Amino acid sequence: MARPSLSREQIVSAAIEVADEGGLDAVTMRLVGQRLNASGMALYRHVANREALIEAMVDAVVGEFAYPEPRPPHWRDALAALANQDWRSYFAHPWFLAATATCRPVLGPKMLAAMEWALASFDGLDVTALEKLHLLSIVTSYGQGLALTWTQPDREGSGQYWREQLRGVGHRRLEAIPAELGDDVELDLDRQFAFGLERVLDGIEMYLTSPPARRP
Amino acid sequence: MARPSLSREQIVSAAIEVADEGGLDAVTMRLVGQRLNASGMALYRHVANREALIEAMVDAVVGEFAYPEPRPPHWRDALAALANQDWRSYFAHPWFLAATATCRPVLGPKMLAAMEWALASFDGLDVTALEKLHLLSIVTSYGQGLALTWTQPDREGSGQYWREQLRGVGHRRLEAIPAELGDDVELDLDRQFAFGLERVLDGIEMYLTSPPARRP
DNA sequence: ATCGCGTGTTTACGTTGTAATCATGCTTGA
DNA sequence: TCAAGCATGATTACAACGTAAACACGCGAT
Repeated sequence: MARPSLSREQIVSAAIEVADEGGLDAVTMRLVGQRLNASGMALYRHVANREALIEAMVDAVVGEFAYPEPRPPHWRDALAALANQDWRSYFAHPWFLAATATCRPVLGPKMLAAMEWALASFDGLDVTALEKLHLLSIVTSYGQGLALTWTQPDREGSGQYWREQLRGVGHRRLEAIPAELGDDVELDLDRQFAFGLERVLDGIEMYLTSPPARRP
Repeated sequence: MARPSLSREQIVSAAIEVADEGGLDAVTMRLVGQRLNASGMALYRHVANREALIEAMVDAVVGEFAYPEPRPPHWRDALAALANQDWRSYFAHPWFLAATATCRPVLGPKMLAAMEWALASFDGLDVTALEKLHLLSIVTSYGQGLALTWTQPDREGSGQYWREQLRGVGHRRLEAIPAELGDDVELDLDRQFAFGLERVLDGIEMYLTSPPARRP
C-alpha cells in the first residue's frame, strides 16, 4: 500500500498548534491540513470527523505533561501538584475547557492514566473508591470552573476588558467590589487559584480526619 | 417608522428555546428567525451578531431565576442556596457553560445583580471585599467545573455512554473504580454535587473561623 | 506482471454568518 | 392632508465551513 505521509499524531499535534494560535474556531479541516501540506480531506483517513479530532486533541493535552513521579506521599501534596498541573494546562491551551464543554466527555487513555495517578493519592486512607472519586472531582472541578471564565478573555483585550466592565458599570452598582480590583485581575489570578485551592483542600482534610462513622 | 415586530427580548428568548432543544449549534440566525416567523437577517437589527446574541442568552439565563429573598441570614445557607440555584440552571440549559466557555465573560446587569446578592452573604464577617470575591468564586467555580463535564453527554446516550466507557476500558485499567459506578452516574450526580459542596463550604468556614491574624 | 487496497486529491453540495441592497409603511413636519 | 424620511424586515449574494463521492496513484501480495 502507499506508505502514509500523514499520521494521526501528526494531525492532532498540528491541530493543537492551530488552536493555540487561533482558537478552536481556527481548527478547520482545511487549515490543519494546510499546516501539513495536505488537503483538508486527507485528515478523514485518520480521524472520523472534526468532533473526533477535537476529542483527540483533548486527550493529547491531558497527557502532555505527566504528573510528578514519584507521587508526593501525602495526599494533600499530590492533589495540590495535580491541581497546579491542570491549571497550567488550561492556560497553555486556552481552548481546552471550551473543547471539553462542547464535545462529550473524553475518557481516553491519557485521561485514564491521570485518574489512576490521582486516585492513588488516597491510598491508605479510610475512604471508599466512590468517595475517592468524589473528593478528587472536587479539586479538579474547582480548577476547571475557575479557569473556565478566565481562559477566554486573554485572547483579546485581556485586563482592559475587565477594567472597563468593572470600572464603568460595577463601580456604581457594586460598592462591595473595590475599585482597584480591575488593575491586577490577571496577576492575582494565580494567587486567587492558590488561595481557593487551600480552602478546598482544607474542606477535604476536614472530611478525611473526621471519624468515618459520622460521615454522611 | 415601521413599528418593530421583533424585540431583542423576543429574539433572545427564542434563541434560548432553540438552544434548549437542539444545543448551541442549533442557534442559527436563520433558525432563530424562523421561530419568530422572520428571516435570519432580521435579527441583525436588534443584535450585533451571533456572538452578541449568545452573550445576551447567557445574561438572560443568569437572571432567569432570582436568588431567594430574603437572603438566608447565615452565609453558609446563602451560599448553599446560590450554588444549588446555579446547579439547576446549568442543567436546565445544558448549553450555558459551553456558551460561557466560548464567548468572553459576560458581566451584564443580571450577573451584577447576582454578584451583589452573593457578596452580601458575607456582610458582618471580618473579611475584605477581595476575600469575599475569592471565597464566593470558590463555590461558583466548583459548581461550574462539576457541571461542565456532565451537562454535555445527557443530550445523547446519557448513562449508556459512560457505562460503556467505564466498563469496557476502565474495568481493566482502573481497579480503583468500582464496577457498579456506571450504573447510577446521573442519579448520583446531584448527591455528588451536594457532597462536594459541603466539603467546599467546610473549607470556607474553616477560613472564616480562623483568627484573621493567621490568614495568608 | 497484476491485482487489490490504503492513501491523498479533486470536485461538489448543503449550510453557515453576514455584507449589501431593496421594499415597505409608519411617523412626522408642513 | 400629504409628501418626505427613515427604521424595519426581506432578498440576494458570497466566502468559508464540514464532508460525501469519485478519482488517481503506488506499494504489497499473489
